[in-house]
Amino acid sequence: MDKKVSIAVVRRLPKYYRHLDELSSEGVARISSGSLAVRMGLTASQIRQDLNCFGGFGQQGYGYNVERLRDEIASILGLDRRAKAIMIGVGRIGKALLYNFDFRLCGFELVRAFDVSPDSVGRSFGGVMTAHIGELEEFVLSERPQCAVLTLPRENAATMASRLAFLGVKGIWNFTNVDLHLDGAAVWVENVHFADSLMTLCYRINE
Amino acid sequence: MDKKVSIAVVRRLPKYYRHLDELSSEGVARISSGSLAVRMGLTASQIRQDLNCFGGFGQQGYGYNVERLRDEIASILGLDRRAKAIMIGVGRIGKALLYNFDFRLCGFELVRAFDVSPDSVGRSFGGVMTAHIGELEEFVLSERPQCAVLTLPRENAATMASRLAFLGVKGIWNFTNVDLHLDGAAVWVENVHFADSLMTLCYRINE
DNA sequence: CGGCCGTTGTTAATTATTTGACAAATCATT
DNA sequence: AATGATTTGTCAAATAATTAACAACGGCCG
Repeated sequence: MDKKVSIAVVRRLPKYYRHLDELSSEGVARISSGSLAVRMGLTASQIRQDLNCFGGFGQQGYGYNVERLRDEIASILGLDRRAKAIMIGVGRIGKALLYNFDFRLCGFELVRAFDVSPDSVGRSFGGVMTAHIGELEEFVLSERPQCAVLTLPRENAATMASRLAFLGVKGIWNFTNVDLHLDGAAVWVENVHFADSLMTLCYRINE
Repeated sequence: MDKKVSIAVVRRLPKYYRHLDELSSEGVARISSGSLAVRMGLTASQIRQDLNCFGGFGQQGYGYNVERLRDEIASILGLDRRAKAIMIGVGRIGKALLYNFDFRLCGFELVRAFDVSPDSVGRSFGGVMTAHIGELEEFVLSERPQCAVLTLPRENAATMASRLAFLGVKGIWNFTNVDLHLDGAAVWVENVHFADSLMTLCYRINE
């Protein structure tokens, strides 16, 4: 096991997890790479190769045990680690996430949100308390969240990102339509660029 | 011009557009592939090759004209076409998009939203009127929107997607955490999988 | 308990994508 | 107008990712 894991494989892992979890709910106990491929719209070959990066989870002549494989992938992704996360910016998108999105299912515990507006500060949304952004440093240094969700106005994104990187945050989930450059800092930025996504769709439609 | 355009290139186009638009706002009139590469975190070679799929927009010894190139890319993406779009499901995420997201900048006009809840039906959010889902067929057949934004509960996503495909919608912007299979139908699905994105970040943090 | 069938893990071939290199074109300067 | 400094477009090389092929293994049935 432990061959070189490419970015392409990592980006597929959540999809495997999702489908395996569904299969498990459907009561399916085992599955072959072939059937899974049909279901997921991939090739059997790719699935076998992907999974084999992490070790031989299958059995010849039998296939893969659905629950076992799901749990293995959860463990590879680190979903069981319950890392702490904070949110910066409690606007409409931030609130939509707080109310509708289950951070726990993705391996995180959202422990606090930060904002400047008196409308939000001191209030709780979806069970997460909002503090004033001035308390950020103290909170991060004592609680050591590993991840920050960036849902603030784009003009403040770059500054906030450096501030977070300086404080030792390891990952930024960026909802701002800005490319964050944090050269040197050991921070992974995962972008959710709505506009880029919709523009891509625009291209396909007009193609 | 008109070489084979790979998916990888298409996914980068919005990013080019974004950076060029920023440069334009900053008053930069021309840029070389080298400078743009530094700014965007790509290689100069890649930029030249990407752009050359669509034609020679640059000039040797000079570089690229920022506004011209931005407009060319907008045109390639089809941002100037103002295709009609509808939204299915006006929950918190739907509303967050209606209020905060500029569909026009991405080439679409969001002409109507649909929902079942009496709390939303008949009301307008961010300037978009919400109708009852029962009026979907009639509306689509008369207005012919090319794109649908799927922001409804995941259990209804698959059925709604087929319904939309049957009605002739060309693209689906899917916010549901479900993989839509519309085999045969000429529909392009662009997914915004929040959970997949965050799980990827989880992997990187725990790596 | 032996042979066939299904299915994996793995290696090799293919295809896709990125990077490197450089001739040809243009600009800037004198 | 000639020279040197830039910078593109493009072709070739290198790298990455996907697909195909198959030997080896284990389940299943008679």
